Amino acid sequence: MLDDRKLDVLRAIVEDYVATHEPVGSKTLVDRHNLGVSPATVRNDMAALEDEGYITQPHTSAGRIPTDAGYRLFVDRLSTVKTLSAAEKKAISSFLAGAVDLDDVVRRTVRLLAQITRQVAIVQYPTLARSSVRHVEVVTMTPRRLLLVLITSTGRVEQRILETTEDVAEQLVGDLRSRLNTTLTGQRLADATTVLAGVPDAFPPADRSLVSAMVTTLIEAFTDEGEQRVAVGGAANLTRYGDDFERNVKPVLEALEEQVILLKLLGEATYPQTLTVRIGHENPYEELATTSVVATGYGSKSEALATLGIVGPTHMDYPSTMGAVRAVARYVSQLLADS
Amino acid sequence: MLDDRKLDVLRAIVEDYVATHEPVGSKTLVDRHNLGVSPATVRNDMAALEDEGYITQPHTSAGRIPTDAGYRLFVDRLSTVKTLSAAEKKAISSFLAGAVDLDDVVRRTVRLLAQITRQVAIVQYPTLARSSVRHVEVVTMTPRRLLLVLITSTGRVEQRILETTEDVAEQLVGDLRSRLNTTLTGQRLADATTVLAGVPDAFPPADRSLVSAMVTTLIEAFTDEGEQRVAVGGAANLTRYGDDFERNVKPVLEALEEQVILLKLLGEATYPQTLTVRIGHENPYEELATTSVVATGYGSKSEALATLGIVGPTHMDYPSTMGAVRAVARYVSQLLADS
DNA sequence: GACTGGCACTCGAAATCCAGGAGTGCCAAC
DNA sequence: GTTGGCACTCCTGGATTTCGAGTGCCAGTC
Repeated sequence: MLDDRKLDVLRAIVEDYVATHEPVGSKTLVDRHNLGVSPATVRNDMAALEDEGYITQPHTSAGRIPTDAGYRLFVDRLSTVKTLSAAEKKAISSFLAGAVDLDDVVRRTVRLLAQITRQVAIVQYPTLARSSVRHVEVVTMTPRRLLLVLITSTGRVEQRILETTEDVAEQLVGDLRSRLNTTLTGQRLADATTVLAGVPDAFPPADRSLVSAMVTTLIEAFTDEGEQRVAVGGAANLTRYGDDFERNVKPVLEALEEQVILLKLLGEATYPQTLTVRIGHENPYEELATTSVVATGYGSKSEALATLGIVGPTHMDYPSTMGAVRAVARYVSQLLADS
Repeated sequence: MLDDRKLDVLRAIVEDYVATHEPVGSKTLVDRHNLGVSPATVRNDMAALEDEGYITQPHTSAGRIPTDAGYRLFVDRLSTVKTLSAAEKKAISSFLAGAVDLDDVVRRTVRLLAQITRQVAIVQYPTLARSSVRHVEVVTMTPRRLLLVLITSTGRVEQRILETTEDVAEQLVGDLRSRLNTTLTGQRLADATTVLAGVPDAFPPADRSLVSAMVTTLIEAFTDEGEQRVAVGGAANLTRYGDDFERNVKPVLEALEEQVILLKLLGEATYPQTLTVRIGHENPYEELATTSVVATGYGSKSEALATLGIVGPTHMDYPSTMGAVRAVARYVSQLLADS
């Protein structure tokens, strides 16, 4: 049904439309790409492509634009992910290398991603579940207020405030600190919950209610899904979306405000090196039917810690964007693996 | 030069223009506000106001719109800050009360502010300089990599990674931890720098290079101006700016990407309860000449910890916005004072 | 059978034109 | 000082027209 030339035509249409953002007609197509055939032939092919649902016309007697299905075919079969130039790679790694802590890594990554893709970038903070406990700290703020600080192997720091009904002796705080550290350090967060359960029993009955309150708070911190956070950047790139402000820009801006939606957009963390591309209506969030998401997991070699990606108009430059996302994910993973 | 009625006219013009976003003419003005005079009289007054530079016409034979000077006069002399309803106050305090830690307070505040003002909200994280040290923690991540964690009285947690050229003995880490805590705990961060200077001398010469590296890192963390961070929210409210996308929305989005610019916009932390209003060209950032900033400090009674505020179009509802900003600042201050 | 040139047709975008009307400034009268 | 009246300005919105890129189809060619 679709011979090679028709696919060539589709590829040309996508590339042209991405470059110009204007419906592309048969004549301009043969002018710009050397397809070796006449406009009339291209028109026949276009009619076929339209029948198959890969392209469409905004109105009769206008050029064609790719449909979501067209882009899908393009990324699946008609394009290869572009690799970055050596200079760009250099720039990425040196920019990331300057980070002082995990938060800074995330901030820099989101900025970098926004800059090189010229799209809106989203980076999820590494999840707690897959990392392990490096250290637990208990600090007395006031006699009735304790601060729990949890430091994970990925360098992430979680804090929780615990209010008590009675004054807490400094002695007990010290005991707790050492007990928690000996039982927790090195444990994966996923396992920590079960390990913690037994801790209160090791303390005298008088202290148990406090200890179990603390254990509860810690478990909360370990398992808190709501605490899955993301950073966004490059919102200014929305300006380049085109003119249909209300339809293209507003929904994206609104989505960016909602962590939950962003997490859903990024999707499950895929194994590193596997790119997820969701085009237009393929998105789980229907208001963003005119935008695409390119995402991938990052983290250690074997399993993903979290996800990062970009959102942009469906008519984006997929090969370059995918290359950039993949490259950034790679460098961040490497950086985190070294830590 | 400007009698009471002329000021009434100016007030009416501002209020009308803010409500409708359309140039307001003499006839509609007397229709909507009962000024007790005829359109012709109003026209004379308008001519005078225009001579004085408080209003202007977009083109001949159109209504008038306020100039920046007009808004300035309005906020200074013609309006009173609106207080919130009891229900709104209730909502604010209960929403803020749910915060689990300092970061969460800031996130909730920015969200709240954006929601009730329906503008873009900016909240600066409490500065380190005016708080004191609660605790310092040193954690070994790998033999050659230490993690320094600094916990301040405001609940803020700063982390720094320190790379060393040689392996560090666990013994030394313990010594350092206790030494740092005894010397630093309770110190104001502003003073901490001087106190720290003497620490290396207390250690044997062999360890001194490491200790001073650590001290340097800590001092950096204490004084790091670059680390002054801000949170933004409500970017989706930019949609309501009107249609001149390129001129109104783009520069704001770009400014939001730059922490430095945002900090400059918020300005010096004013004493709490004092509102700063910068209208149009009064802004330090010339690209935002069509937007206004309403900001105020928050923190303890006597001195401001940091600044929060909103940016919006010059034609905003100043009395309500100012009231909302002031109220939110008040509640956050209260919350932080309790901690 | 596939490709091509030719041609009539379609239809949106941009330019042009044309009221309609809101608003103004000015003046004479109260 | 205020007001009604009036001529004038000029933007806004709708209707009309033109222009041209693009299409589909058909007959002819290789």
